[in-house]
Order: sequence, then C-alpha cells, then structure tokens
Amino acid sequence: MSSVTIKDIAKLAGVSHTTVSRALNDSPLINPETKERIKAIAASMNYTPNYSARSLVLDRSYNLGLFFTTLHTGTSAGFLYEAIKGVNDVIKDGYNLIVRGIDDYKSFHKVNRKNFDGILIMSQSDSDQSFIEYASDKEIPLVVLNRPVEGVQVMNFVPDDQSGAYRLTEYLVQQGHRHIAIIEGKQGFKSTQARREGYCEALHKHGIFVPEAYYVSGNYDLESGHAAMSKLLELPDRPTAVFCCNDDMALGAVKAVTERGLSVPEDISVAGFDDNLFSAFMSPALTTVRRPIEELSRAGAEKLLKFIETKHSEQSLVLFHTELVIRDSVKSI
Amino acid sequence: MSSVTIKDIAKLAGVSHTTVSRALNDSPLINPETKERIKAIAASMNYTPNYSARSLVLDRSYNLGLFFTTLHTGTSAGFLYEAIKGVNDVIKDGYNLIVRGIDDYKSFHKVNRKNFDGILIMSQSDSDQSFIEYASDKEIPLVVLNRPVEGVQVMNFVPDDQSGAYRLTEYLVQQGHRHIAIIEGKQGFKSTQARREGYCEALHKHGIFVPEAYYVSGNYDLESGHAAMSKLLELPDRPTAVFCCNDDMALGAVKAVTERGLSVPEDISVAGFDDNLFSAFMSPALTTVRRPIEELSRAGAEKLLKFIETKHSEQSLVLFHTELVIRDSVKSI
DNA sequence: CATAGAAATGCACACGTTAACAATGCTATT
DNA sequence: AATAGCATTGTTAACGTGTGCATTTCTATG
Repeated sequence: MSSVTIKDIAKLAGVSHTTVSRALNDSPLINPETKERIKAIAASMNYTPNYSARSLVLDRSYNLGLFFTTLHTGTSAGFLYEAIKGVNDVIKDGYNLIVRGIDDYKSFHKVNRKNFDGILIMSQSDSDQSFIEYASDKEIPLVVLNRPVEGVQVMNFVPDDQSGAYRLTEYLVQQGHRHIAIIEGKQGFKSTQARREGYCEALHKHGIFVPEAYYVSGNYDLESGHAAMSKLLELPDRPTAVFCCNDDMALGAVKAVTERGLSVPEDISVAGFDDNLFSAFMSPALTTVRRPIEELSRAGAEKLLKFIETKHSEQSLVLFHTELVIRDSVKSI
Repeated sequence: MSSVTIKDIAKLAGVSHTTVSRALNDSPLINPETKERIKAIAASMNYTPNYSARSLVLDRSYNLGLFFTTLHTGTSAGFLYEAIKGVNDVIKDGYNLIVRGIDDYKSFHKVNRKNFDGILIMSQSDSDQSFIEYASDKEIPLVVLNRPVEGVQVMNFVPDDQSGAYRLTEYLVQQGHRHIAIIEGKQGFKSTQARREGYCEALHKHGIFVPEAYYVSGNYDLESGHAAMSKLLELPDRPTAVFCCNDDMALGAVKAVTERGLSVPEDISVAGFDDNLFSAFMSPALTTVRRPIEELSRAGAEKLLKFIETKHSEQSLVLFHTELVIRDSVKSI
C-alpha cells in the first residue's frame, strides 16, 4: 500500500508528529516511556522513513560517490573489485554507495552537494582533473585515491608506485639482468608515468642503457600485454627480462612467450605490478609489486566519513607503501 | 555559496516560481520566448535542481540498486566488473547506480520504494531469497539476474548454466576422456548445482560412472581450485580431465598441476566455466563456457528501465545461451 | 503556599519542487 | 459587440521530515 508516515504513527499514538519524530531520533526531550511506546507502534506498522524528505530538510543526501576515470579500457576488474570492497566494508548502513565511470557522465549536473555527501575519486589520469576541480568547486567533501593531485586542496591517498617500480627494477638488476624492457601502461595515466620513472631511475643508477626498442606501449589490458611482448620477442637483441606495468599485461605477455614454445622464466623473465588476486596462481607465479588498493580505499572511505561528521581534516597527502613480492617468474642469470 | 533555487530564478526573471519550474521542464504551457529567457537565466546562475525536493513530490528517487549476494567469497572480480559495466552502459545520466552486497546490510530498512525506483539483483544463492521476497513485498520494480527464482513474480534473466556444463562435459567425452572429475562451486549457490547437474547428465548419458572421489568441493576462488586439484592429483586413480566450475578455480587448478612438474594438457586436461577476461590468455588458453554476464546485465537494466517508465512487463523468464569455447587446455586422447 | 525552573509536548513553519485550479488577457467567431 | 475559448501566468497547497519557540504540567525550593 501507500507507505506509513510519522503522522500516521502520531494519530495512532495520540501525540503530535513532532513527538514521533523526536522519539524515533532518540531525542532526550521525550519521556522514555512514550519513546518506547512510539517505537513499538512504528515497528508494528513497519514504518520506514522517507529519506527524500529527511534529505530535503537536513540538507544531506546519504549518498556517497565512488568514481573511476573510466569503467572501460584501463580499469582492470581486480582494481574495481578491490576498491568497491574496501569502501563498502567501511560505510555503514546509513549510506548508499554510487559507482560510476566519470566518462559516463554527459554532464556533471547531478553531481552536487545536495546529491552527494561526499565523493571518492579513484583517479587514474589527469583527464579527470576537471571533474576533481568541479567537485571541489561545489564544495563536496572529496577524497582522491590513487593519483597525487595538484592545484586543488583535497584529501589524497596514493600508492607509492614510483618507488615500487624502482625496487622491482633494481631486483631484476640484482638477479643479473642487464637487458630489461618495459611494457608501459595506458597513455596519459599518471601511474604509467610513475612506474616508468621508477624503472628509468633504477636503470640509470646502475648505469644501464636502455635502447629505444625496449620501451613498448600498452594500455593495461591483457591483449596489449600480449601484443607488446610479441614485438619484443621478435627483436634481434631480445631482452632477458620484461617489466610489465600491471599484472594483466604480464599475463598476456607470458602467453605470448609460451605460445612461441618458449618458457618463463627459463627463456625470458617477466615481472608485473599490482599483485592481482590471480597473480600468485599464474604459472609460473608472478613476481610483482603489491599495491594495497583495498586498504587504501578503506582508509579513504574512513577519512571521508570522519570529515563529513566533523568537518575537520588534518593530513592531506598519504603515501601507501608498495611491496616487492618475489615469486617464480624471474630467473637469476 | 548556498545553492540557487527556482525561486531565486523567478525573482530575477520577474515571474512566479511555477513558471520557472514549467520552463525548465519544457512544459508546452509556457511561451517559448519566456522559456528561453528563463533557461538562460538559470544557466547563468548555474542552477542545479534539488533532487531531494523533486523526489519528495514526484515519489521517485532516481536511484537504481545493483545488489550482489555478497562482495566477499564467491563473487569473482570479473563477474562484478562485467555486471557493473553492463548496467552502467544502459542507465542514463538520470539515474544513480548503487552497488552493494546483500550481506552487508544489517537491516533492509533503507531498501524501499521511496529509496529505489528499481532493483537489479545478481542472485547467486537461495540465501538471498528473503531479500528478493522483501523487495517484491515492498513492490519495488525488480529484476533478478543469474539465478532462476521461484515463488516470486519477477523479471528473470539467467544464463543456461546446466546446458553449458552439459555440452562442455560431452566435449570432454568426445575427446576420449572417461575419467572426468569436477571441482565444484560454492556450497549453496544455485550455479553450483546447475553445473553439477549438467556434468552428471552428460556422463550418465554416455554411461560413464563417476567415483565419489571425483567430486571435490570448492568455493569459486583461486585457492580452492588449487587445493582441490592438489587432492585430485594425489588420487591413485587420477582423472584424465577436470571440469572446474569457474575459470578462477581453473587457474588455481592449473597452478597445482604445473607446480608438481606436470603440464596441462599433456598430463591432465582442464576446463573451466565463465570465460573470464583472462581465460584466453592463460597458458595454455583455457577451454571453457562463455557466460554472457555483461549482455545479460545490460538486458536486465534495459528491461528494468522500461518497466519503470511504462509499468508494463511481458516476458518473465529469459534464458541466455551459454557457449562452448574451445581452446588449448583439453587434449584429445 | 507561592513560584522558579525543569520536563514533556505541541504549534507552526521551513526545506525546494510540482501540479491542480484560478485568473488574466487576447483572438476569433457569431 | 458579446462571448467562447485558447494561451499564458499566478496562487496555493502538498510531499514527509526536523526544529525553534511557545505552552503545559509537574517538582522542588524558599
């Protein structure tokens, strides 16, 4: 039927709707006995509050946004999964989590303070800078994950990709590799740049020169890893190790190796980045860098909620440690 | 600053707020010239409507729910990803998509007609039957994906898992296998049952007896596939082929094979189910059954939107064809 | 006993939007 | 010229909830 309102309850309880509102919100103004009585009646009528009405007067939407740069190419399934899980673990029953790709919005019209109590942006590219600025402009409480953002004052949680890539590359060098290629991430993504820089930094420090042909572009998906590795394998001066900028591409790369009758790591070593759920179960198990996306998402969500409650924020940029995970896909030579 | 309302616009335009409302909603009642003038003013003040107010009076929330049985064990990353992508592709700017695990709700309180214009349930288990009944009871427009649901009148979109499993198993038999084991899905999930039944049906039809030890339980995640295959490999009468009830477990299973120095498919054949994004890139590429989750989600979302618009639904159960995908992980013997 | 003050409840309005109905001015038809 | 009818705009109430202020009742204190 039509839903019951506090006025219906009031009528039945013989009080005003004000008293009902206060009782259900546990106001100290109300006599404990009446309070209990009203709550009982409400339960028996199985009343559920109209959040639209509440939102209107309280100026809160109870909506939280989790936005990705895109839900299409560049965002891996594991990445999405971990982020959603992390955030959903933190938010209580009181909030709705709205998930969307920024590039799915034709206009940002609907994104404003009335509609969102807060926003988490899983930012992967400079391309969403305009969205970040828009949200900041609208004074929506804002947490940006994954990418360090400049120019705008936001709460920022990012994994230290560069030093992760650095340590991984250094590890390859320590295993005796001197011919190390890189399969890069999606063009324009900040993470692509950070990982390449870590890679270059390590090689430069050890005085290793990288020929142009060892830089191969990819876009973070499986196929691009496969295609890139295929190119590398046909090089006259084939590398002994390949750093793939994420695990998806590493899986594709390994495939390219095995389908030529070669093997990892005997004929060529492969390393990845992210430590996806599946990476430990690849054959061979993938050496990679763990990026704590779920923890980072959880921390971001907690911070956002606290900010919404207290309107007070302290720290603005938090770096999350990335960790070298050594498995079996790199050979010592 | 504080946001602008239609009354502010009205004041500036020298008309009543009703006229503004009508103008912005393209009512034919309004003189085209005033309409344009008002729209211009609204844009210049960069007005954005308060959806809470609109929701209150129109009795629509502009929220759509996409609910999973759980976001924890049993839901693979690829599954979540495809579903979200499919639905988000369909819904327009006008709707918010709220993603959540049903088991994350302490109480269903917030789930009601006022808060959700419609709900998609990606149902994986009988355990969410109570949620489905709850939503149906509240008369929320409801689409159930992935699992055929009984007892409740809903719009239902499900992949034909059983016949997929049947065809896959029959294929294994055609390749000469007579010792075929199964690594099962999560206990209590409907898909687990359907796939087992397809498997049994095929073997029974070909008069093949399955020893008790060939039924090994799993829970759809990588580790369980690994553990289950480890058990099978230690059997005195080792199977020649193993049907893993999803691709994640197949990956784990392959791992168990290779880390014993054996190889797929030379020493043992492995098949999966789902056709995850990564399956084509495994080594060897996985023979599996494609389950069109993204298409199915898209179809479900379209149906839901149409129902919300027209309040009219025709067909109630739609079966989606599953397709055998033959790759390299099964040997002919 | 008078009264100050606390405890409990109600009245009335606000939030921003839509829509039924009323009102106004104008045109065309008789 | 009177009037019916159309085009356009305004008046007012409604959606369900929360809250400042007024009101009532009761208790304790001098």
